Amino acid sequence: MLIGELAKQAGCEAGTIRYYESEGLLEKAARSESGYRRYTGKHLGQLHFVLHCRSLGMTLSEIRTLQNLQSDTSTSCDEVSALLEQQIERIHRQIEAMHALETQLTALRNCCHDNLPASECGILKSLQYAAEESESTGKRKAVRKK
Amino acid sequence: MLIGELAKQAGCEAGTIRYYESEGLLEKAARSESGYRRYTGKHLGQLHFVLHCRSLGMTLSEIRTLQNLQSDTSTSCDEVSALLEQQIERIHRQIEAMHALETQLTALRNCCHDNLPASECGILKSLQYAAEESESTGKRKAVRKK
DNA sequence: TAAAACCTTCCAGTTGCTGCAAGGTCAACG
DNA sequence: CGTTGACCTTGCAGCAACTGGAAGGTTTTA
Repeated sequence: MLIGELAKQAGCEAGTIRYYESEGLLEKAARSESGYRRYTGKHLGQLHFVLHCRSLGMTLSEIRTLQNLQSDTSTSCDEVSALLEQQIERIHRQIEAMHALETQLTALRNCCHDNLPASECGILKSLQYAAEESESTGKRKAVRKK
Repeated sequence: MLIGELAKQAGCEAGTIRYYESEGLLEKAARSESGYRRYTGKHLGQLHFVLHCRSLGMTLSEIRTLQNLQSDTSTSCDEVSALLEQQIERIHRQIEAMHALETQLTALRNCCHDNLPASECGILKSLQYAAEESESTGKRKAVRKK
């Protein structure tokens, strides 16, 4: 199977496959006489694994770690689990941050009631106000020289 | 005020300030005889505005757009509002995606019950399984050559 | 006077690809 | 046999939003 076919079956781009190979996430493919990469079902499996992990938000380096854990017979399940726990925590923090963000943005949007000129827009005024607020209150702790 | 002082007061790095200036998000600072940037309270205000927008998840190009809307007297509040609406929707979609992700990851973590060797780890098995699943079912639609 | 602590510019690196250019290969059509 | 078109190859540039480093100039402090 050539790279284009593998890409089609896995649902990614050929460039992505070359990139994963260059990053050591996929075994190097055998080459035809003319230098074309030749793939087998095994590669498809590996590629799916990587793509699946990516879709779960793991970074390439985390996937590499997983692969290493997988092939190293001396590592235990706990290490895999710990890796996952990190992900979950990270995601959780992100979700919380985004909720807060959504709340702020929604509040901001509600500052705009009428179709006023932008110079009078409540949203921009609020953004400006918030900026000035933190300017005058936020950073007192900043070291004041002299 | 020199760049280091401004950075301290705003709570960012001097490099970030130079970067914002190069990107046109901050007015160019006056220079001392020796070429040092000199800042005033006005710059601090601008910088806070940018940092505040960044903390709300806006991209630099969105912030630029906001600044342009702000200074263009002919634009109306609605445009500002529409920009914000986009953000809110984007954030909303992201939150939903991350919730789904969290659920998946948590389910995955629960695959690991005992401290088995990694080769027997339920998590890795599940990841592998999911990959094989999509391999055998997912992409039938892919054009099958010959 | 010399070291420390600033500042300057420019460039490389980060992450995970995507797209392009320039060129080689292969199958089919006329 | 030639040539078109669809593949493939490598290598490099670009995206976003910075961060860090090198190499050098300036200012302050001991």
